[in-house]
Amino acid sequence: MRYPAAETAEKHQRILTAAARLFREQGFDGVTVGQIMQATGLTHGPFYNHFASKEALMAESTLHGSEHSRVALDAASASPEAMRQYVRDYVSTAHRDAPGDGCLLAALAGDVRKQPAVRPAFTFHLKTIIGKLAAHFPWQKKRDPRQQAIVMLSAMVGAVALSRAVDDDAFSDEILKAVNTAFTT
Amino acid sequence: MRYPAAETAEKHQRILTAAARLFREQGFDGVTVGQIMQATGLTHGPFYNHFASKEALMAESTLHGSEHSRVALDAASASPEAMRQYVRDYVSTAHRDAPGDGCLLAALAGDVRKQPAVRPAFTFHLKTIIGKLAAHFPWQKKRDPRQQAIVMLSAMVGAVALSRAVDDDAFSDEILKAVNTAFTT
DNA sequence: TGTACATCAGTGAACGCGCGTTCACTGATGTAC
DNA sequence: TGTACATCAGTGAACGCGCGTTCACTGATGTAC
Repeated sequence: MRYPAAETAEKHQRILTAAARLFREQGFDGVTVGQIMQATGLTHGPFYNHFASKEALMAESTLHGSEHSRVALDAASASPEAMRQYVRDYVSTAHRDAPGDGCLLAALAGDVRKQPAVRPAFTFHLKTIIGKLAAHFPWQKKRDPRQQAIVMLSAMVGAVALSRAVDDDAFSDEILKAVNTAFTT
Repeated sequence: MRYPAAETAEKHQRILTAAARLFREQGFDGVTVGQIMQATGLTHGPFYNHFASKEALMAESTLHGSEHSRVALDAASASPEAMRQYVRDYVSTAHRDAPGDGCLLAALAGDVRKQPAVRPAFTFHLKTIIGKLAAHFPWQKKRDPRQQAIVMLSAMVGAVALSRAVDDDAFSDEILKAVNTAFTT
């Protein structure tokens, strides 16, 4: 049956939000179209009324999911202490344990290599985050801020990815704490 | 038909080697049992004469594939300059462009989170690498070597993973170069 | 040493199964008059 | 304003397809005597 236009647009957003979460939790290949549609309360059929393919959804949800991260970083740009807190929150056990609500760089870097359709959105997001970190993080020395931002973000992404892969809670905590101490004290 | 025992053992190794390479290139879910067996020159049927399941192969090939890395790092432990060269080679474009021959930490960290069977082997390998780096890398200051090793390895793993995900060659090179400069000059 | 038989890795067709995707149908909404 | 019709998102069964895994069969090798 036909539905009001506003309702359709809202469902489109609901699909995007559910997909962004599920993809970060379980990876692109670990989530089925059916699971995504179930998370929005619909059957899997009408998915193709909203998106051309699963691949198209992957690309669009990566753009959609990255907006929140950029907004959060903009908010933190107001003060040096807020920037340090941003980094602390990033390499935290809370972030490690909630990939669905977390950064897509750490959650999906490995998957993106195998998904050409997602690479442009991922690249754009990574460039933006590095630019904001370089501009607003309170760097201590006189070295190139952009280079320092790349090194710090690489360490943050690597630490979260490794801490999630590891089988030993104390070791996982140690990885996060090491990177936290190195950049925020 | 029956085959000599030596030949059987050799085929077991060939499967492990082919699997270790393919898994790093395309991820655990991106490789089929058929592809692995084809890479060893056999049909897919006899796979189950060698391994209980694909999951069992994933775990065993992770152990198998990590041995080379540890040997390489032990060789580099002989001199400070060799350790720096180890890091340079890690964050190189050559390593980025050949994941099948490269470090499993950077290639499979994201996949391991979703593969419980592989996590013990991955964790053991990561602990070993960090221990060797902490012990033999020429750290400059008096800070905790183990903490510095974790930070450096996180940055190395993160940089290689991000450089592989990105859609822009110059940007990809820049990521590797930033981490290289930070730790080896 | 020679012979008969048991072994077991390799073969390749076949199996369930779950995936992404398609499609004929439904029926409340929006629109034309 | 009221009525008749066209629209189109949702439904849910169905489709190919490729995956991991199984299995009856083959036949050169190893072993018993």
